[in-house]
Amino acid sequence: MRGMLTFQILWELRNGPLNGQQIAEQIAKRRGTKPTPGTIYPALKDLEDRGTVKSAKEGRQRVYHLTESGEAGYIAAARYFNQVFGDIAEDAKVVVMKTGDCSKC
Amino acid sequence: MRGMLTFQILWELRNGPLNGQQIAEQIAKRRGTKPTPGTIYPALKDLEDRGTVKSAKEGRQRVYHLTESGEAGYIAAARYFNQVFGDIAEDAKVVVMKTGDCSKC
DNA sequence: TTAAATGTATCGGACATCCAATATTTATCT
DNA sequence: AGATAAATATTGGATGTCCGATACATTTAA
Repeated sequence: MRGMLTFQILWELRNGPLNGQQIAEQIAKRRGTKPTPGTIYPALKDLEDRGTVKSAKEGRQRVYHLTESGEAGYIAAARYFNQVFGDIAEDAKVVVMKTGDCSKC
Repeated sequence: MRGMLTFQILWELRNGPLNGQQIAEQIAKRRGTKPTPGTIYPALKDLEDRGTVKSAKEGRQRVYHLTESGEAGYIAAARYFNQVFGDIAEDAKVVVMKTGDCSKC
């Protein structure tokens, strides 16, 4: 895995193409803050250079989608994420449960 | 959250004090590779500068433990982690389930 | 057809992560 | 005591993340 932002972008793209703004907005929903253009576009460019995503211009937008190698990359990244953070994620869920914000209790 | 390594260190310390080597070994179990001294000690120093952990020398070892503010910091970080990566972690688990390594199926 | 809005793109700089290499301190073994 | 090993610590450098500022392109509105 290159980094967490990159992984999040792959995750957002796994269910279909999105343009840069849409990706930034999806990530904003989770992080609370929206990645700025200086963050999101270099990351997308890097992913495209690596062949993980491809893009096509549509009017003033540029729409990104996972390539086949990008799909495989997401699978590998997800497996690694689970290995490193699986238990931590479980514990984090418990912490949230015990400290409020119990929308799922 | 400062960063993922930092968060992992807090997580390793939540169940009691550890020295630098022990922390590095615990992290190695998850990542597959052991953080080198040049990675782990600066991170610990930074955490101590921020008051998140405290340490005491015991012979040739230095044992680190979470401070009260460190405990609170872990709670906050865990909540944030869950907010940002909760769904991704769920999905990563499913991916692992579907692609082998089914020790828990 | 200008003007404004939307989306994309790049640049510079700050900080975090991370390793390789090297040095220092302290304990242990002979 | 002297050698060895274990743990800690620092330095230098590479890369990744991220923002603020600025600029460019395209579409829409006036």
